[in-house]
Amino acid sequence: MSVVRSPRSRTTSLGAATAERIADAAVTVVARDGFDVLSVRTVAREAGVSGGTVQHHYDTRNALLLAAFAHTVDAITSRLIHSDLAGAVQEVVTRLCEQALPLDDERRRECIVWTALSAAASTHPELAHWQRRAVTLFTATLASIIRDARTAGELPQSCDPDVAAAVLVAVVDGLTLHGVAHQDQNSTAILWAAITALLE
Amino acid sequence: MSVVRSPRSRTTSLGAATAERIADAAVTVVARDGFDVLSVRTVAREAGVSGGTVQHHYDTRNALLLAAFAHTVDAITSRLIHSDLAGAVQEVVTRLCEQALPLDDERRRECIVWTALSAAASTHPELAHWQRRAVTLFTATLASIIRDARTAGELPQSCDPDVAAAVLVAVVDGLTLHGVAHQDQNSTAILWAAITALLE
DNA sequence: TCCTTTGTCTTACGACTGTATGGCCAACAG
DNA sequence: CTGTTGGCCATACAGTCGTAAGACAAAGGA
Repeated sequence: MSVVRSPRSRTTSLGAATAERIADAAVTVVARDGFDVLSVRTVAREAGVSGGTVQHHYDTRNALLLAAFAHTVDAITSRLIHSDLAGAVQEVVTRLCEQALPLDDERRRECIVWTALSAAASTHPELAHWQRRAVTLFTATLASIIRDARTAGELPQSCDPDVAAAVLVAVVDGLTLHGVAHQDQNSTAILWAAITALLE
Repeated sequence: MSVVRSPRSRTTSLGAATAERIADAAVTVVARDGFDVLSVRTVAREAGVSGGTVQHHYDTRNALLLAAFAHTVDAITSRLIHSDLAGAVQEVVTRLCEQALPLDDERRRECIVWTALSAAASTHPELAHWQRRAVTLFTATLASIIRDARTAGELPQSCDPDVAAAVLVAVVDGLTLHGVAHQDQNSTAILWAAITALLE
């Protein structure tokens, strides 16, 4: 984040920092101006570097796109990982799902990139791979939590963890798709209704 | 749909047919090649007309985008309207939701455009308006069906039609977002699970 | 009949695109 | 010390972009 850089730092670490700054700038451009505005030059301007530098770190525009996507998925994933897992299963699942919803500016930024590139994945197979990974990981995490709660007797045996998790991920992505376009949605209420209905 | 045109037909109707053909070509381009490939020239080539003709019917690229979106929303909406409303409420709702899922090539085509432009709506407010309309209409339709079933005693009073409808629309859009990227999803099973859980 | 409208096409222009190439400077290896 | 490498930048090129402008044909109304 910080622009201050020690003059003593190694060249390689400087390069890595710049690469990350460029990826972050790519995310900013997509989130603020839209998917179709992303170009080598717009990202370079946003990052405060020359076009050549962007080229140096990401060979092609496509590589830049992938970096923006990976950067976003990383951010969401790391927030999921650091979530609080204490309390009733409904509350834990709610907290987890809310990490992926556009409920504040930062999450909104990430969600815009997520939806833009998920949509683009339908015609760009190399993006589809990353999207699938992220969805699978999220689903597996939720399923595992639900399964644990069921074996602990907190949920009835009739509740299928895999199916419930899949439905919840769909709900979250659907709410995200709506939420990025209009901010005034009451996503949390709908999410809670889905969770209570599924985890009877 | 038909390319055959009577030489006696009025000029205006000819123009309207061409305009629709261009909008259809725009949908094809977005669905096949991606959102970022759409341009006046690519659509013109796809429609088999000159760039000037596209310009004549749709002043700007943005107007073309909007037409593609409206065309798609119309197609989905008309399929929803002509859905079979007979049978148990769970089955009716399932049939309705499946009309909006990418379960065959035609629906897949529409869903790609729907997701691409829903995602774009987050940074293009004029698209957001259309997206909101479509979502609202779908939600209201489902809610109305659920409400009718409840007053008919087919569903318990504890079931809130508006909330259930909102959750279902979110599920459908979430499954759509996943389905356009990977075809091998078992969307129908997940949809059915959500419906049975919500309409206990 | 002439004039206006409408649909279609061609051409043109400036801006922007992705990317290849090469130069400059600092840091490191020998 | 010299040679090499890596980060960064400037430039160049061929192509595409959105859009404006004008030409031509057909048709309708006066």
